[in-house]
Amino acid sequence: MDVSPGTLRPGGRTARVREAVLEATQDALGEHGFHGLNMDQIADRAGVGKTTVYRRWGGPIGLITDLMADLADRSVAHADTGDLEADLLENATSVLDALTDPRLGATLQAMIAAATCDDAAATALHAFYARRIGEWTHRVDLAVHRGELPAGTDSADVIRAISAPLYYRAVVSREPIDSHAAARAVTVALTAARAGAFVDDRGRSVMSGHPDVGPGPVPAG
Amino acid sequence: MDVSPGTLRPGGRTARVREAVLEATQDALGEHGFHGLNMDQIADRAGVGKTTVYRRWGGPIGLITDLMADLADRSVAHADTGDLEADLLENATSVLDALTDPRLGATLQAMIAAATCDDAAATALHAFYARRIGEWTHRVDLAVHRGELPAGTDSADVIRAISAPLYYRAVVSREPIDSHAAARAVTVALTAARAGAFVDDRGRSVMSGHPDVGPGPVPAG
DNA sequence: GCGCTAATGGGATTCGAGATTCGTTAAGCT
DNA sequence: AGCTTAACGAATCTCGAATCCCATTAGCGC
Repeated sequence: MDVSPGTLRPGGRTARVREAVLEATQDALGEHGFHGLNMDQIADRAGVGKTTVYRRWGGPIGLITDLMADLADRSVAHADTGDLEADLLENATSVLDALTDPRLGATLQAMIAAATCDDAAATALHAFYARRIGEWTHRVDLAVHRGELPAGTDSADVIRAISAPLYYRAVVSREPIDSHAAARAVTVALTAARAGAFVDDRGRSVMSGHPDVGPGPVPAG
Repeated sequence: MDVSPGTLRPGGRTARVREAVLEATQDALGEHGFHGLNMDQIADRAGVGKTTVYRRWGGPIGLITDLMADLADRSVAHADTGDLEADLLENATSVLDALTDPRLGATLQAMIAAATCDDAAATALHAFYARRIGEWTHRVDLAVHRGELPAGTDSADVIRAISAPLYYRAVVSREPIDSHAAARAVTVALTAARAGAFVDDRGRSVMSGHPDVGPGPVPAG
């Protein structure tokens, strides 16, 4: 998976080859899924020698890992609208769109599957989502500054709370996801955030119905 | 994956072989992960002929699929304590324990990975989690009847909301999970549930700050 | 434009997962 | 206990993915 081969000649052809191969990989993932990935076929589709694909990426997992890095680099920062609910809904919708898009959805699923098999892939996946989450926390932080959410709100966890139920349905429980599920995720996260459930006042439970809850963390683990 | 081969002679040896192979599969998953699954090695470890494993399960995915069915069958119903918060915390802790256990965690990861490659595995995974979710909804329903949660609360979605952030961190964003993450999940879900965020009063948004939100579902999709 | 060499490309080769064959064992039934 | 045959197991075969070899192409510095 030596993506910048000798660190000496990464321009021109090398870059074109990488682009063509990663493009072909996404196409193949959309059509046959992770398990159906065929290196030979990807090489053909990309108009590239099979040897080159094996040499540079080593195998399907290397391809997906590099694809993750590529997608992470393509990240774009969104301008905030000043309306937290609209921002979160936009986030939920973008996650929903990504997961339901045949090509991108299959790519995300493959990335997740690859991460369960390979440490480098897991690291790349972590970096990918760290970046994605980071793109949205700013809007939540602004809402905190505007006073819409309690001070100390863990903005990254609010964003995770939007994605989590959608990913849970898409990759874990394998239930259908739609705009209703996305709206529910926003409602839950926003309601909890307003109530201070994402504030990390360590030692004091936020659970309103049980103010006497002890200072210790959760039992067991 | 013909688990009950001829439906004629599933007793004695056949059952022992299945048990030994599934046991060996879980061991192998804990040690080498999904990608490192080696049918030959599993057969050796189970003290069974390689041919038998191929004939009955067809391949790694078939093994994992059968393993899911087996684990689903081993499900146990928990008695409710009458304390919703304690129930949810118990749920979160059991999920946390499962995901952090080397052997069981690897098995769950493998199940998720297999589902991204194969339709039968995806169906089995869906059935597995449908059952797991169903084991816990009863406690939430009781809380609704006790009046602790609003009538109409979607109990299955409350349970999903507990698991989702933990699975999200474990398999998607690849962030560490601990008892604090579990406690946070419970707090968020419980807070949102009490505020009625899991009530499906279609056409009226629950979002407290925006009572004028229109009746339509979420835009786009 | 020219030379150097990183990088690619086609094809032969290796290697192992998965399928096949056929003899052996033991479950189920009387 | 004895019979029938479902199910298992050892050895073997096959085919395609992964690797290797060497010729060819084209970045990059001058």
